[in-house]
This record gives sequence, structure tokens and C-alpha cells, in this order.
Amino acid sequence: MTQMRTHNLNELRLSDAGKRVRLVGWMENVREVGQSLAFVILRDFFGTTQLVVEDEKLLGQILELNKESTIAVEGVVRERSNKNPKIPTGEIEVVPDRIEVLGRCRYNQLPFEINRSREADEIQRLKYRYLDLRNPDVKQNIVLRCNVVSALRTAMINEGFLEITTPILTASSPEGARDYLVPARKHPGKFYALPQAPQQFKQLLMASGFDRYFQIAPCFRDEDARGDRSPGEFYQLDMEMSFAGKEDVFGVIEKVLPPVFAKYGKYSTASEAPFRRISYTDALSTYGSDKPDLRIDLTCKDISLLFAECEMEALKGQTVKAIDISSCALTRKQIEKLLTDCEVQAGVKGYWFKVDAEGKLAGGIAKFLAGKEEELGQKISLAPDTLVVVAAGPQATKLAGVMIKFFGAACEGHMDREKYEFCWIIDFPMYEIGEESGELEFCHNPFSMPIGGLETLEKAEKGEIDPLTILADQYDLVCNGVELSSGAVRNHDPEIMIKAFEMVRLGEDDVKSKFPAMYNAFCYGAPPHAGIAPGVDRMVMLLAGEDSIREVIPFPMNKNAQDVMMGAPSEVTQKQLDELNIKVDIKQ
RNA sequence: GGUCCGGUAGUUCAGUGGGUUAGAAUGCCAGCCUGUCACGCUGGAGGUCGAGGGUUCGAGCCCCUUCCGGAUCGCCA
Repeated sequence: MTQMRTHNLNELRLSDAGKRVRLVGWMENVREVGQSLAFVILRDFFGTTQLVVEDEKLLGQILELNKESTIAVEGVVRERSNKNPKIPTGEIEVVPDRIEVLGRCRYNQLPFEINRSREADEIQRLKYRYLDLRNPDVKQNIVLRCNVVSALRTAMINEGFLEITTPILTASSPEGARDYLVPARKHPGKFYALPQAPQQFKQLLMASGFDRYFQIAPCFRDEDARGDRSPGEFYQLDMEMSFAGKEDVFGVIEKVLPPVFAKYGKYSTASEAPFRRISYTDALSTYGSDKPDLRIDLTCKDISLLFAECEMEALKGQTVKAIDISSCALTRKQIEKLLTDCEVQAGVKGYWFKVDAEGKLAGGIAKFLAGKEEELGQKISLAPDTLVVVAAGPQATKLAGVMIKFFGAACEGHMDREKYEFCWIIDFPMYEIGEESGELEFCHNPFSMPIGGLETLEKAEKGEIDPLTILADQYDLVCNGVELSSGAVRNHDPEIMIKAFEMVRLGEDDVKSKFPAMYNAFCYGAPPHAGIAPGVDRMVMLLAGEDSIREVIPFPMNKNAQDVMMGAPSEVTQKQLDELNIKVDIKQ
């Protein structure tokens, strides 16, 4: 036979019995039964097929090979006497008469067992990622990622978007995250930066007259990692539309994402258009979070007034938020455990009390509420068997948000896990008082259009309205408590841009120096435009039902932004540094 | 950078109040097994208990320092 293989390892069926075939793959396992019989499991990308080695010479050849070696076998397909219904090729086996070693595995001990690599230590997995990826379960997430990216691309093209690539070597941006810098050999002392997002380029594309742009865009940010945030680099489904507003962007996303989620997701139902719109302020007061998980039916209520006078110092005069959880069967021990988990996550301590079967308040902080049952009952439900968890102090909102997530997941009947619940968070504040400066600053990014435009800014300037009440025409897409994306109607008017900057004590010169290309471009007639950029890695993570973003990235870095497999970052030669006019001066 | 949790066999983990020779599972090696499919049975090898210092007659266990990892806060326009 001259072909490398005649079939893959998920292909042969009972109807192929009698055929002569050539198979290739990794030797996953060898089961010796008696002295002259062995079953060999051969694995490739597609699946596994069992070989039966009965020939003494071939048996010797197999037994001296380490597992995970790659081999080619030629032989005849045979019906199994003992069939295995668990695998697609379980009705047949192949009896080889020739075995060829293609790639010998030099080690008889692997860093971990391939089929159980998910249980192994993450450092080992990342260092030997090529072995980790041999595990079909691990590999499946990467296949899913390919399918999702492909489906998104097709959907965007069908919506009339053009995929346009933007530069990777670009200029450092003064705002936002820390940049990754690249020294410019031809310009000593100068640097390129890797883009944190193609933000300015896509807006320039709008100014250039490309009506609808998208890109599966790599983004680079030198910030610390989290479970849902990969260090260094990540991908966004970046898009922007001309002569468009918020509802146009919502329309595209509401059309593109639900079918992809329903088709490729772990759960088969996704919310349909239109997604719920919740204002930033409402989200915080109702859910304690600007990324609520709408699969949970719990909300928080403000009961501060009940504690204006209270013997307990931690509650007295504080903001106090309560979450009532009906029909709660948690034991005191489970409640305390969950509260501790919430404390770890939020950094502040929470409290609780119960409404017992007779409808009386009991446990936790119940004694501080004695005599206030009626007043309390107007705020929250006091039905028998209700658990009430309480957050107090300056961090009450944040803790309440964490409590909703933890207790919602733990209490029977308060969370319908098996679906994707999208919502839009809208009406973000444009400005805030900076913690360090104590002065007015941009809340998010300076590219968003203030709602009401120039008129609103002028009113604030004249002191007619509080600048803190100015809203940005900006929106977040949230799914199951995960922030998938931020987007905005952009500020395309140079005059409004300058006015927006003046609010934070900057001016025309700052706009021109910080965003020269965009400012100039907008002076030549720009279309109103809006866009959004959902995170691809986070979407795939949600679809795969994974908790760590590293499970859906082919070659992830560790949390310290190191590639332990390739050894990056690494030192470079003196010659390289000299060419770049770089002197390394490590501060202790 | 702060806080919390962890580091014991190739791997995943257990280890009592500080007390003889540090265990299990899995993997590896050897022997047995003619229908296995997480094959089974018997035996074996495999450990600087992350590193350094201290307390103690005696430390995997207690204390200090340090390194590494994870969670979280800061940070992420």
C-alpha cells in the first residue's frame, strides 16, 4: 500500500469486515491477555480503533514500544466476538500483519496520563501542552473554538460586514491598559506598541467609508490575569457600523449570537431578541452587579432604614442590603460556609437570619431585628423557611452581588442553569470622581458619545446639571454573569470630543496629541458610528461550560504571563540588544 | 503590589497530639493470564516531604525567612 492511511480511526464499521486497511495513530494502550494475545488501542484525531495482535513476532514488536508512540499497521478488518457498544468502532477490530514504527515515544513515564490530563497539575499541562491536547476532552474545546469562530465569521459576512485586518505593530496609546512595547530598530529610542484593541483603526475605517467592519482581532494588554482573563493576549469579535446607533448594534448581535450559542453551547437554549436592557444603576441596585446572572431569580433590597438605630455597630447607620431566599433548606453550617466563600470573593463579611417554619425570625442577626418584623416585611418576603442574607457597609452592593451568585447557585430552585441568558447593561455614567485625584475623570473610555451630545455637556459646564449625571451612550453585553463585551456609540464630532475632554480639564491640544489620526479624520466629515467587541475566548468558555479561560486557548500562558512550554519571555543575545540600542537595567 | 489557601513517589492525593522503617491509588518494571476494553492476579522499584534556618531528645507536622503555584483585591480606557 502506498497511502499513509486508508481510513481514520473513527471510520471502520461492521460493513467493512474483510477489508484490508492501513491505519496510523498513537498507541494509546496495550492490554496483554495471556502469552500470545494483546489488544492495542490506536488513537488519532478522529477516534480510536482496536487492534488484535496474535502473531508472536508482531507481539514482541508492540511490547517493546512505549505507549504514545505513533505506528502504522496493515491488516484485515474483522468482526469482534465481544463487541463494545461504547465506541463507534466497537463492532470491529483490525488484525495487523505488519507494523511500522513512525515516531517512537522515548519515555515510558509520561508527565501525566493522557486521558486524565485534566486532573494533572496545570504547570505540567502547560509545559507539555502537546500531550495535554492529545486528550480528546481537552482537544474538543479547541475544536469547539474553531467551529464558533467559523460560525461567527459566516454570520457577520451574511450581515454585510467586511473582515479587515488592522496593524499589529502600531502606536502606543496613552489611555487604558499597559501596552506591550516593541523596540524600533530603525528609530533608536522609539517603540511600537501592540494594539490593546483595534479601536482607533476601526473608527478610522468608518471615517474611510467602509460601512460595516469586523475582525477576529488579537488584542494585547499587559495586565494581570484572572480566571476569566487571559494574560497578555486575547481575541475579540471586533465590529463597527456606520450611520448606526445603539439599536443597530444590538440588532446585529441579537441576530448573530443566539444561534451560535444554541448550536454550539453546552446548554441548548439562548435568550432571543430583544435581550433585556437594564440600566447600570438598576443593575447595581437590583443585582448588586453590573454583570448580573439572570438565570438566578434572587434580587437585593435596601433595608438601611431599619438599622438607623441598631446595637450592632457593623449595621448601624450603614447601607444595608438584604436578599430574601424563599424555601431555603440550607443548614446553619452550609450558610456559614457560603458566607465565608462570599467574604473571600468580596473582601467583606456578610450576615444572615432565617424565617423559621412558624414565621419567626431566628439565627444570625435576628435579635437585632426584634420588633421590626412588620417594617421588614414591607421590604422583603418573610414567608416561613426564608433565608435572608445581609450585606452592610460601603461595600454592601458588591457583597450583595457576590451573595446572589453564590446562594443562587447553592439553593435549590433559584437558578435554571441549562440556558444562556443575555442582557444589555446600558446608560453607564460618563464621568466619575477619581479615587486618587479626587477630581472628575472619564469613567470608561473617552470615545463614547455622551447622551444628549453637546447640549448636555454645555449644561454641565454652566452648572445646570451635575456632570456625574451625564450618561455615556455605552453598553455592555452580559451572559450568565459573564461580561462578554463593551461597546458604544462613538463620539464622531470633534467639537463634542473637545468639550468632553474639557470636562476633565483637558482640551483641544490633548485630543489632538492623544488621538491625532482620529481627531484629524473626524475633521474631514465622519459618519455617526457605533460598535462592540465581544470576547471570543470568553464566549467559547461559556459555550464549553469551562470556568478557566485557559481551557479554550490552544497554547495558553500561565497566570504570570509566561509560556512555560516555549520558555517565553526569555533573555536575548547582546547582539540583538545592541541592534536595538537597548541597555538592560534591572532594578532590585 | 496586598490578603487568603496550597507545595509529600512519575502523577493525583492521605498523613492522627511532634514519636519506630512516610502510606494509598494510578503509572512504571518483572512474572502469570487466549476476548480484553479503566482488563485481572502476584511481586518489585520509586521520596532531599519546595528550599534555607530555628524550637525540640525527636519535625512532613510547630516558628521564621524565601521560592513556586492557585484564589482574590488593586489593575484590566
